[in-house]
Formats: sequence, C-alpha cells, structure tokens
Amino acid sequence: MTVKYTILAEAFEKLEKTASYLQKNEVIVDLLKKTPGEEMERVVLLLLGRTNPAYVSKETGVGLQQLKKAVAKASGYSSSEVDKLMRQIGDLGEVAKQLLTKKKQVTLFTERLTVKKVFENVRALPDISGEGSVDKKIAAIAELLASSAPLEAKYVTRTVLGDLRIGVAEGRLRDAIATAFKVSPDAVEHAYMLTTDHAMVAKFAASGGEKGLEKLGLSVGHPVNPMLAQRAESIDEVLERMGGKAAFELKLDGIRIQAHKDGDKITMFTRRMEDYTNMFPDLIDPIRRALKSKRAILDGELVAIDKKTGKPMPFQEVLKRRRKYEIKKTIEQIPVEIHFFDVLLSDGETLLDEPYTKRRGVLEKILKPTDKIMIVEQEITGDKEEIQKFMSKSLAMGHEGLLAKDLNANYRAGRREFVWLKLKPVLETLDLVVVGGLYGKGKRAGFFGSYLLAALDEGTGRFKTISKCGSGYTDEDLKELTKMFKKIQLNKPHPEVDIEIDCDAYFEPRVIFETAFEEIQVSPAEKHTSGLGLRFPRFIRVREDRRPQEAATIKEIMRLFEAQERKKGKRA
DNA sequence: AATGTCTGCCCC
DNA sequence: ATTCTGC
DNA sequence: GCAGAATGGGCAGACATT
Repeated sequence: MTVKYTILAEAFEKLEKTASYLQKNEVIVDLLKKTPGEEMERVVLLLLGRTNPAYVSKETGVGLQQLKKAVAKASGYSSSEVDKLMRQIGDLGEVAKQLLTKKKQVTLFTERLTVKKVFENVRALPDISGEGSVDKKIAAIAELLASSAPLEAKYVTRTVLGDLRIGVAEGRLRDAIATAFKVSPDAVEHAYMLTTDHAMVAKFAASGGEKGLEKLGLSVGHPVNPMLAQRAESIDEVLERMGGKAAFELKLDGIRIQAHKDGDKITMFTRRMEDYTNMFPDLIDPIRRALKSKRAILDGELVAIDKKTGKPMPFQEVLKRRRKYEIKKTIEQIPVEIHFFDVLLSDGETLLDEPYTKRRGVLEKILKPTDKIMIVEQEITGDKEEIQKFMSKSLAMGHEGLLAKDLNANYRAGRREFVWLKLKPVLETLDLVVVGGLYGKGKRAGFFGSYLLAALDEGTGRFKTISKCGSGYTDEDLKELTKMFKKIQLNKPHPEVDIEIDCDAYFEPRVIFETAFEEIQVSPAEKHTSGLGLRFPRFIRVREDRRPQEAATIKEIMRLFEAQERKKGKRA
C-alpha cells in the first residue's frame, strides 16, 4: 500500500500553522496511526526533514543556491524572479509553491506523487557525483517539483534543504510515538537514547509496545547521541543547581569524540555522530592499548597540544585535522590527543543509567592513561574558593573554563539539561559599526536577519569588517532595526568601507552595535577585511551615545587579541 | 592548472 | 556555537 | 526548563569555470 505525498504535505502544513504542542501531537499521532508498517520508516524520517537517521552521514550536496535553480527550472520562471521572491518571502519552499501555483493553472498533471517516490528521489541525491553532477541533481529535483502540486512542492523543497521548519523535532516525535502506540514518552526516549534511530523506535513501539522497546539496547560501533551541557553564569548558580557540590572538569576546546572499541576494532564519532575514524589513524592504536575493556564506549574531547609550549593550539588548528587527504603530513603538524571523561558501556555492562560517580570510577579502572589518551582532570568539591582556583588554573592552562557535573545524574543521551553546566569567563564586548545588512529567512523574512560589522582602521580612516552578527536580537529589535536601516540603506558599499562579503543592503558607517563574543580569531582577508574575526558574536544593544569615530579600532582589537593569546600562554 | 562558488543534520 | 520565544 | 528556530567564524572538499 502506498501513501500519497499530499497526505504528508497537508499534515506538514497543519504542523507549521500551529504552535500548540497538543495540536501538533494530534496531527502526528493521526499520521502515524494511518501509516502502514512498511511506510513507517519513510514517514518518520520525512517528519524530521530527513531521509536517513542522524547517524548516517550522507548529504544531498544541494543547498539554497542550487535549489533555487531547480525551482526556477521546474516553474519556468527566471533565476532573478526566484531571487526576488526569495528576498520577500524568505522561504524557498513557499516560493516554489507560489511559482508552481501560477504555472499549474495552465498545466494539468495526472500522476500523483507518493511518499515513496519523494523519499527515494531525495535519498538518491548523495549518490549522484562526479563531473556534471550538480546539473544532474538540479534536474532530478526539478523533475520531482514539476510533478508536485504546489503545496507538495513547498515541502519537497524544504526536505531537500533538510530544514522542514514545522516545529517538529525529537521532542514532538517522542510524544507522538508514545501516544500513537500507547507507550510512555520515557520509554520512547530511553529507546531512542540507546539506538539513535526514531524509525526503529517507532517500528518497535508499533509492533510490540513497551515490551518491544525493551528489546532495544546499546550497540558497540553504533553512535550514541552525546549528552550536552547548559551554560551557567556563575559559580553560585552552579552550586545552587547542583545542590552545593559537584564534579568539576577542565573544559577543553576541541572536537567531541565518542570512541567505540569492539575487540580490536576502534571507531570514533563526533557530536553529530559522524564517523571520523579515518581522520585520526594516529589515535587508533593508542586507544586500543590504553583501554583494558574488550568492548567499550567512551566519551571525550580531542584537542591539539603544542609540543613546544604544552598549551592547546587554537581550535582553528584542530579543524585542520578534519580532512580526507594529506592526513599523514597533518598528523605531524598538528598532533592530537583525547581526554576522556565518561564511559557509556564497558564489556557486558551498559552504564548509561548509572550515576556520574560510578561511571567515572569505571573509567578510571578501565583506562590506563598514555601520552595521547588521558582522563580529564577533575575535582569534586562544593568550596567556592577551590572552584575559583580550579577555574583560574584551567584558563592559565589555555582551556575554556570548567564543566560542572551532577554527581548523581545518569547519562542523558542527546539532551542538553542542567545536570551538566559549562562555566566560562564573562563575556567581553566591542563597539562596532554596522556597514551592511542581510535579509532574514523563515520567521525573520522581511527583516534584516543579520548585520555586517566593522572596526575603524585609524591609520587610513577606513572601516574594515570583522564579523557578521545574527544573534541576540529580540523580535522587537529586528523589527525596529530593519525599519531604521531601510531608511538609510545604500545599494553599494559605502566608499569609506572595505567589504568582501556580499550584503543585501549597505549602510553609511554611522550606527554602533555593542557586540559580545567569546574570542578573537585570525580571519582570512578575503572574508573579513580587518584580518580578524569574532567567535560567537551576539548583539547586545545599539550604542546611541557613540559616534562612528568612537568605534573600536583595529589597533585596539589587535591588542585585545594579543592579550588573549598571552593569557592562554600561547605567545611570549 | 589555478581560481571561484557552494556545501556541510560540519566542527565549534 | 548563542540567543530568543512559545509551550 | 525544554524545544525549536533564528543566526555566527572557519575549515576542507567537490565541482564549475576560466
């Protein structure tokens, strides 16, 4: 039995229109109940805007730019027409719907799209590769769109983009599976934590209820969604939330790595459950030798340490290890090590549901540290001064700060909760000049969704860009800023500004944003003309009291950058 | 062969 | 990654 | 407090273009 795609498209439309969890639940439950077993996997994945479970790393290779071409092709409208509408609406799915509505008035179509066809065609995209593949992909998508009704085209488009934006993700799906198949949300969540596979959870729940879900378990070699931490503002907040005492660990700035050992076989997964094993052949044998268990799943952070100084190298250096070619050469330039802090399974024992202290105990028992494989330094305390000292030590070592962990908490796979807290030093801010704006997408359609910021180069009197900023605004901010900037917008960069990045509008350097960030980085000049970039920029407020000549200067920022590097001990 | 554009449930 | 917002 | 949806810098790789 086949399910028509229009049923899905209509359900998606309802889900997009309502914000209520209860109503969303009704719609999804309805859909799941009428989905036959053989379609369950497709429907569940499509609900999440995907055609593969999260742990399968296959990408379409089609993003907004290529997809715009496919929409143009399918609708018969020009690229500039698509661009124009895209700017107004901020959602390519809606653009596709509108353009096809116009076209479909003159075209009759007979064959109705099925869920299976959409699913398989989208899923096939990653396998199209080699010379000419870009055009082939565009053609394949255009064909799918051409046989879609307008509403269907909206969601086909969004599915290809991997961004359904219907307010459905793991939480809504968990609750709906629970209701539809009469099992508890906790059972669904637990099963998902073990398998990382909603389609499988739905199938087992549908056919076997809670008993069915209990059959699912951890499997070595198959990634677990890593547990995440919330940010805390202060040590006091940490102690309050943790009940006066917690385990504190160094927070390292690298790549989260989950290492699996099954006999001799080692596999490494990232936070997004990508298999990175091949990128780190230099760690395979060390892990194998350091780990006493025959089978195990460990959680840790991979960092690069400068041999000369003993300090961590910038995150940008670690990123260079993320590669397919020239691995051997890069191993020498950027040697890495892993600091483990958790264990999810050891030999026969699944440890997810055990408290932190027990897991840490097991970790210390099964891991014999070496020069490349270590255990994260930890302190259990409730003493504020001691925590402060540990924090200072972490920063002096060149690390990011501390993680605080609830001593009794189990491992909550894939969750970001307040049982793990990150503590970082308070933010700095810079007063930067707004020189450009970029149209927003989705719920920011019709507004500038982000702004390009610059600093003053005192030597030349010119403004040079340092970062975009698209976070920190309230809805009200976005509305008011857009209104204000539309009045003074230019259609080319102001003559006093050096810009490499294309914007939708440019401004005379006049308005100043106070901008928070975590770190100053070196930036390629073809991106930011100041040669510097901000890590994690966010808007704080408009500095109405400042004139552009009072903005931060490149020289000042350069000094801040040097001070920052000194603090981390990376420079003399 | 060099350069440019786009993409990534990318990493953070 | 950070941040805001509706539930 | 959770979930979801906006948005950031910067890296390598895949293709397209010159």
